[in-house]
Amino acid sequence: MSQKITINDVARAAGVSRQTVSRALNDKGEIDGETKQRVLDAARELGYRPSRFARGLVRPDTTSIGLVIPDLLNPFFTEVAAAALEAARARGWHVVVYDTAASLTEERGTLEVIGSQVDAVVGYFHLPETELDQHTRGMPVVLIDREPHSPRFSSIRIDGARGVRAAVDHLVATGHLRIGMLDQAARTGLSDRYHWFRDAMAAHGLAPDAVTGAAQSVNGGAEALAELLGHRPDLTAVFTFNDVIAIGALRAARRLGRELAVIGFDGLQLGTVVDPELTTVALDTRRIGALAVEQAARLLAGADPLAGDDLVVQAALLLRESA
Amino acid sequence: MSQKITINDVARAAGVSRQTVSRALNDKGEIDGETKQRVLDAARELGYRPSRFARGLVRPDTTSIGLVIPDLLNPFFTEVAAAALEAARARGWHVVVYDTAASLTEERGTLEVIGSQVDAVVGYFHLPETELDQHTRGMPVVLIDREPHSPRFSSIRIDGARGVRAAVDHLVATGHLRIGMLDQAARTGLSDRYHWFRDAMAAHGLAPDAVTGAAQSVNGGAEALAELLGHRPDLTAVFTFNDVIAIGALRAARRLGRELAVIGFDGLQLGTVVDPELTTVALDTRRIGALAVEQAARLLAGADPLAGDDLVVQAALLLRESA
DNA sequence: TTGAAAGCGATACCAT
DNA sequence: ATGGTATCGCTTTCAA
Repeated sequence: MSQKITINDVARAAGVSRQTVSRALNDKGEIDGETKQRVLDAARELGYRPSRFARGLVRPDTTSIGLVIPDLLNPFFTEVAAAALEAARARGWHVVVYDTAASLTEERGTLEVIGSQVDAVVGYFHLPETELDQHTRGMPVVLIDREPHSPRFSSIRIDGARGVRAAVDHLVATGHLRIGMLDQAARTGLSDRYHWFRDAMAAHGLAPDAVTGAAQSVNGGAEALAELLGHRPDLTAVFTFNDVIAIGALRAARRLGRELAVIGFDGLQLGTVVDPELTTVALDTRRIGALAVEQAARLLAGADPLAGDDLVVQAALLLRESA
Repeated sequence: MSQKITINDVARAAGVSRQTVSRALNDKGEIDGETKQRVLDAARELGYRPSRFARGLVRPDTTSIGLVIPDLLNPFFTEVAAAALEAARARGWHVVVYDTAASLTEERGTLEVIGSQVDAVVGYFHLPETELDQHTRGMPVVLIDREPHSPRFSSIRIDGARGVRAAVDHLVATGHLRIGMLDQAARTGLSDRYHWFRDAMAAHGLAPDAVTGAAQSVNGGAEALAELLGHRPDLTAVFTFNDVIAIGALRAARRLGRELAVIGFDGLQLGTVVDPELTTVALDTRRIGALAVEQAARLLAGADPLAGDDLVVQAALLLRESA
């Protein structure tokens, strides 16, 4: 590490006082041209960089928030992040982004360092609330897609019941009665999305008896579909945990020469890239990101926070080509 | 905005001194349990949050960098960003991300605020160097895919000549002699990638006489391909400006019932999602992000910066299924 | 266990 | 046009 050079060092080198240096650097008027140049030269020569901390202490407030994402490469989270970034920019905020790589260890590491860098935290967490609280004491925290027990935290809720219901309705309406599901990998347990699916099926008197777990990748979806069709060759339609899995399923079906209606979940733009374009139960990712930032803003300002349904994002069926 | 509550307010409320508050908040040992609780309660009640600036001023250095990306939703930039994030995390750095929405205005806005927030800047810029310099005085700046005139800036260079050559070689070797290209939209001018293509074609005595501009989207690629084939129905292969355009071309070709070899550029993971998987001239996005951060680290530390070929990222042909 | 005082690096106000 | 001094909010010696 290079020595830390302060404004004092520059002042000394240029043979002036601190405040003169400050004037030169900040283009304040009242300074002699020659002096200014001398100061600037000295600053450059020394490689001086003003401390953002000292500056922040004295200057009007800048607010910045931490955005915690499990995996930026997952298109769903990318979309949420982009939306949050945009919402933050609109407020003139800075966003410090942390990718926890879906690892609890990384998440903990993030939590440990985030406190001293931001004014509020927004994003996806899996650690217990006590741990979250410990590292974020005193700052607003907005959880996404996780229901906190403590009122200490605010949260953006995802409700897919209606959307999934619409998806199943649509499948049934188009003649599908043997509908399977590719859920998330089994070890994670049954998902909310499965439960929404189950309820929707029940509404039609259908049993959710063809469910297989899939790894969260295109290949995972493809493999899981092959397995599912192995057991249940009679299926004519499949609902999947997310779009990526759906895309894998779509591909597998085609390669198996099977005609199969597929409906994903997420509503990624990615779904328009494949052929046929993916029909999906779409989440408004922009809204998720924007909402989280909005809530953080209210919390930060001490204004009335959003509550109840205002914090819920509803999924909706997005009809494209695959079903 | 709520009033700003300082450590002094908490001290007063709890009837102790500042340093006692500090101890309580930072889990320092030497403090009475009861006192500590009282302080903590007071802090919570007042909604106290320590100033990150004041803290940063006193505590061991945290370094954070600004990452400037034209469009986070573009998968290519997402990958670069993810790589940069990871490289930064490995160093314990914080990354403030700015999405300039490919707009000069936003870029300027970013530049104006970034200076007071970060220790170095890394990313994609389009503004003139003088303007860049003005807002980043004194801090390291690493440009990606842009050749600076001034030594004031460092840069990561992209060299696709070899990769594109390999792509054309491969096409020729597999019997294609009528090879077209879908370049970026015409108004932007001919791209580096076009010139690499032209040279590669020349090496085989082939003329790059079937070139059309395409908008940077799947549809853009599809439309451009249709147009290109309209003029030149004899083409059997196409090289494209990037993967997204290639995917559009692939789809259009299929819908037109045309057998067509397609090679994209970028090497996105996205290319494995489509069917057939996209053959492409791949850029190592991880390396781009990692390199940029590495260079920033050296600059920051005053160590010998990387130079010459160490700063160049070579593209390489990635054979998948579409050619 | 607690408090007083010094100081981190920069800016602003008030003199000169 | 330039410099002195107070100050921002917090942590860290050093005493008590």
